[in-house]
Amino acid sequence: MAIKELSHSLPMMLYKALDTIMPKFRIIFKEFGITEPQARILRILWQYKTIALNEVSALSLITPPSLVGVVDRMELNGLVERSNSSTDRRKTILKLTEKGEKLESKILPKVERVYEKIESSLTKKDLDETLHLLNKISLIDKV
Amino acid sequence: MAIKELSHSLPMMLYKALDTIMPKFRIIFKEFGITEPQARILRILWQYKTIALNEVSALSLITPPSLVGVVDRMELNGLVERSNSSTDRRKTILKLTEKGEKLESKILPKVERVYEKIESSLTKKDLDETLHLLNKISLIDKV
DNA sequence: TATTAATAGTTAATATATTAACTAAAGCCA
DNA sequence: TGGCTTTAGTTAATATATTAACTATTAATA
Repeated sequence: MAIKELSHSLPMMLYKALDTIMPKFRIIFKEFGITEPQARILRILWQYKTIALNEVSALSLITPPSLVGVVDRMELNGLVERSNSSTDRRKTILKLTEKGEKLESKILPKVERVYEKIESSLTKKDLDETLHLLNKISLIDKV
Repeated sequence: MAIKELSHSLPMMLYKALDTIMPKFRIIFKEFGITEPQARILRILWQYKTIALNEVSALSLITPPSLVGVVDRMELNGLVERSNSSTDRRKTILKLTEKGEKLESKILPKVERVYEKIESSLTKKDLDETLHLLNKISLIDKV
């Protein structure tokens, strides 16, 4: 009996949850002229300052072919800079510009407020349990 | 303390869960030359046979502008047909072709098998609880 | 060391997603 | 009825996602 109606399936429920919460964040990002994938990369750079592109891909869940374009546009927008690794000539190092760095104090507090709103709609316990279960799902063998 | 590390945030965990399970389904869809959004629409049509495009949008979570292209390509591929509503001239009615109908018995059993695999990796209880919590999230006020 | 395999980044082709704007057709209501 | 609002579908512009294929390096190993 595994197959419920499409609308109650795990994939659809995951999409629906994202459709519910992501617009709240995107509104913020748009204020600053960035997109959601770009915001993910900024979040990573705010934490690491300097990091290899392949690590960015793994942390952001953005595949390399997509990442190329996203980083291109961020570079054009003056948010990040590419440089070469001195130890491995295959690697590209990504680092924040001042402009990208300055966005942190403007964007994070607003993002924080959205998180708080979500937490307050859910109870802390539900949110923790959700994260716990999602983590279990993400540990299922890929492919 | 609402903001955890990016990688443990609700959005990222949702994306990660999708990244884990969706490739399993996409492999199946690709066998039959269709994409995931197209498969969502087929699932809906297998259930309803004939349905207005705006309903398809709501059920599939595919926004109208995306839907136009997806349905165009499905029509080109001979899977569905558009026609006009007799009662409301704004509406477009979507219906399955024979080709689209025949895919059901080929695709659903394979999809079913993936669901079973996911359920067996999770326990039924965890899956139910996950769906329950995702439903709660999707009830948070949009925007 | 010469090969072979694996990794990092990219390009190309195609399919979707997102936002804004626009047309046509209903629905509402003074 | 005439005007206002809403709904359904579409187009356009831009940004991403997905898969396959390719280059340059580096690692691994016979």
